[in-house]
Amino acid sequence: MGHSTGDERENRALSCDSPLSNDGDNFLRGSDRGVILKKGPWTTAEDAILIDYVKKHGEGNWNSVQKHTGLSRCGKSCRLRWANHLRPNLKKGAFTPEEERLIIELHAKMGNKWARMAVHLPGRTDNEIKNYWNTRIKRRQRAGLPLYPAEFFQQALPENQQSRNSPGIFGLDEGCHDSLPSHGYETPDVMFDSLNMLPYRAEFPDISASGSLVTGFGSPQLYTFLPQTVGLHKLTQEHDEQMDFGCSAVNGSYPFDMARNDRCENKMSQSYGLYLPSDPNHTKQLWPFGVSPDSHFTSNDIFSASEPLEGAEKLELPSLQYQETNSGVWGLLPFDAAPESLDSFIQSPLSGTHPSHCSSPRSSGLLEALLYEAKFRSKSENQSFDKATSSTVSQGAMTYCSSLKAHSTEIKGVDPTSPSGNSTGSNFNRCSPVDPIGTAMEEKIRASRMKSEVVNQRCIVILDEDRKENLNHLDCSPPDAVLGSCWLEQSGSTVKQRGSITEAIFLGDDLGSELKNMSSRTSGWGLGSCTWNNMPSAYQMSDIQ
DNA sequence: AAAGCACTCAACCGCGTGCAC
DNA sequence: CGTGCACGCGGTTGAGTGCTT
Repeated sequence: MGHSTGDERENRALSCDSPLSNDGDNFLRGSDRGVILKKGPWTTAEDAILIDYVKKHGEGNWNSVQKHTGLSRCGKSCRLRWANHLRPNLKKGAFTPEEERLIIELHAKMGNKWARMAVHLPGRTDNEIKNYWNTRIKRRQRAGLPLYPAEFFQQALPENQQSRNSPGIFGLDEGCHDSLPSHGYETPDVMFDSLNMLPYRAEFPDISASGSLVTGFGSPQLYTFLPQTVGLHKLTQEHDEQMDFGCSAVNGSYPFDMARNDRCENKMSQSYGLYLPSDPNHTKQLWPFGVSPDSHFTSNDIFSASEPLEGAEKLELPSLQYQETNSGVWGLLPFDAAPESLDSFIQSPLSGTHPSHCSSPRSSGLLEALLYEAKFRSKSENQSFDKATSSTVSQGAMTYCSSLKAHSTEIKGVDPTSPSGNSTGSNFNRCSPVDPIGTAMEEKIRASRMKSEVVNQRCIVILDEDRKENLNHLDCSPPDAVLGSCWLEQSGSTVKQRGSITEAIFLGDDLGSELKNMSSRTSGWGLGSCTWNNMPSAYQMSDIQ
């Protein structure tokens, strides 16, 4: 468009990092050298000067450009001009469909990591991609279209997954298919290479979404990590766009629809991330449920909810956030599901008592994980766990974590008659963070562990040995809920609490600020995040009474 | 034809990081 | 260890353009 090098606009002031004093509308004067630096569109003459300079001196040392060439541009501006417009092999023009597809994939994988995305798009700049993406978001938002085309997910699904779990792991219902998170954190590195998503490695969420998104949606981003419980070891993330939790596990849909649409009103959302502290660089491929690429799981394997997994050592833990559609309430999972219905939870829609605008035949990934683990634990009661040796703590491990946004006022609004609402209130009553790691809790854990059937699951155990003191300082009053996990060590047929959970997620009244403070103290990356030690397994607490 | 609006995108801004001193 | 600088990155701004009314 007409932003080339309009000389008529070339006199805007430029403020660079160097100390400058405004010398009028169009120039800034460098306080040290008295050099007037220009800002605004570049002229062809300036471009020529810069090109000539780079030819002679190479890239870098941008601040010396002005010194050597007399160009009235700060180094920052020079670098930007060169990188985005002047450097060779830049590809101009509209993105090709293939590039667009790649951008979608990369964004799903990386979030708003434009520079990293640009690496995969030769000739394209991060700025270009960023602009494209923001434009695309706005356009699709306006059109009420899903951010990620449904066909994209279908393509991303292996054949067997599509056939078995159509519409796929993302729960892309008709009209509820806008998902893949982008969320600013570079997180789940969901690999879409060759349209085969690989498990991701989670990194920290970049809480900030693109400005347009934040503004447009009126909510921060929301990220979701969902364990792929059926058929795939795939995870995905939510970011950049508000996730519609009306299409959530609570209502029998995947919490992936982050499209803004009228059916699923957006509410506050939050981003959380996960990573393995043992891998501070987050460079390792983390496989959900301990499934590694070279494990016995193949693309053709169905991740059976009835079969235990073994060999899990480092596990990428999903976090989940969702929101109840109508009330805008951040709730918990429908733990009240009867145990016999667990399978159906996985395979079929949730109870119709919860109106969903985006009903899906499947539950959220976390729900699936919960249900799966419950079932898994049940079935493996006398199998994998008992097979474990005393020193082996990784047998039959399956780990997940869920993160929920804490909004006390929203929590209050939970319909107590709804599964989520019920769980929210009752969870706390049964799982008070005041004594999150007490012996009683451990007993419950143990008892829960020994139950072969998961009945009336209430919450994931929240235990935080390291933070116990902190937690005890919290003045928690019901109805609050704590959601998190604890690591338990398996030793023979018994399971005992082993380590600490480094994070916990709290829901409920009076916890907000305290928890935020605590979270900031303890995690550095915010309430709701989960850090997992290299522990073998986490146990969901079921039937905490 | 003109005004208004939406869209696009180049460029700016602020911040974080790495490095040298 | 602190400071300053260079650089890179992501978010934001705002002018030009095109479309609609």
